[in-house]
Amino acid sequence: MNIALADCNSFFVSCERVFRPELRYRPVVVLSSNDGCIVARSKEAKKLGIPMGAPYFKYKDILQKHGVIVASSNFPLYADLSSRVMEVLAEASPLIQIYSIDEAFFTLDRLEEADALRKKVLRWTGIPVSIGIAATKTLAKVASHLAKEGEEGVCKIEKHEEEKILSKLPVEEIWGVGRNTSKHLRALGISSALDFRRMDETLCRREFGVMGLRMMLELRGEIAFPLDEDPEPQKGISSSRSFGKEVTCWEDMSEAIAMHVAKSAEKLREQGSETNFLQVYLLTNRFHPEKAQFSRVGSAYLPVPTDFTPRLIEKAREIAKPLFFENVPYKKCGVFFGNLTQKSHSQADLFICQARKEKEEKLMELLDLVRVKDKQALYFLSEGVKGKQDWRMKRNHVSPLYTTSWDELLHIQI
DNA sequence: TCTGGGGTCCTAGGACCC
DNA sequence: TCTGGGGTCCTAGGACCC
Repeated sequence: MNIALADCNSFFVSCERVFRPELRYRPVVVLSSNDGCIVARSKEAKKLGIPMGAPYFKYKDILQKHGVIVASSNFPLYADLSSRVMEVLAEASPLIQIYSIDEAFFTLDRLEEADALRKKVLRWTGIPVSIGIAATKTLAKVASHLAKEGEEGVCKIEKHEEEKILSKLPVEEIWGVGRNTSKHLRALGISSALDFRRMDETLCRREFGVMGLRMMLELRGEIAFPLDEDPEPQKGISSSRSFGKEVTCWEDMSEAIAMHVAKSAEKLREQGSETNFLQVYLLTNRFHPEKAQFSRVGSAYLPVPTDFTPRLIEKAREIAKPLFFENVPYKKCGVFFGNLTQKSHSQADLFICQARKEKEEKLMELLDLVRVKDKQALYFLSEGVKGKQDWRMKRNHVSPLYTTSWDELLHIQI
């Protein structure tokens, strides 16, 4: 059985295009939070030479000159469309691993099936995907890249074609080879994926560790990264964000921290985990090294693991308070929950009243339930009043929440 | 003026144990 | 001359991914 990789084409851009068809065939970019960096580019925008991850302000003029359409990122919309795409893919294969917001590995053999699936995803969700099929995940990645380059949108690498295709692939483009590894490989005279595939095993292990060895085996068509159908729950959960404008007073900082805690705690409950380790950090703008830099981290353990937001907010503020200095221009803050444990195996605590615990649980259940329908409807006052938090991120080109908010449904005029 | 955010896995070295 | 040996656990940092 072969492994297939379905990869959405310019995913965030494609999501914007679903509801704004006038953006098709035009250069479009999507920005990261705070309109900071360019994180997605349409084919047309790539052709203009706009690099991935570039700071927006440096390219503003070029984008304007070429009439590139700019969109702020709208994550709730992308997450919703992603789950719709994954649903369609899951129907096609009994074994599927959702790898990221826009990619999934699954088992599939025939090119015709891949083509039918690609068309189905496009018809049902409006999102174009490319599908690559090969013997391993690493080779399927290569195949999906070829699929994107070609017109068909699908590609299968047969056993006998592997060497020929890999000979044309620079090592930089192998999945798992980054800046450092590629430099290291080239220093050893290994410049193509085929060279890597033919590398001596002992040398490979010595120079690049077990990860290097696995990559090499995968290039040879031997599975070293198996399909992992239901991955373990996350080991840590974090939430952080740059501020829309600098924060200098404790009230604003405290609101932002509470917001990050509430967000992370929601994720925590979603995967059925609890935490007993909290970390909070505050930083100034690292891009202005000439100005005074502040960067402080604080952490604390809780006596008993919990997923109860109010307790976590209280603790996080306790950690943050001594780290904070008035009138320092903070740019960013964040929280991290570690030591996650599954709630189902949690230890009973002698010192917590069971009745109270049940009440707390009911409260969080209700909160989460309401927020599934409307994120604005219920939140903690310590996060600040919505609409009055001027530390909130900047999003000057944001599209409506077409699929996740009743107030922002698409209007059609007849 | 303006520079993202959230993850994973591996490794080396230190602390500690017997 | 010659300064145990083997194991575990934890942590920080590196590298990479999307």
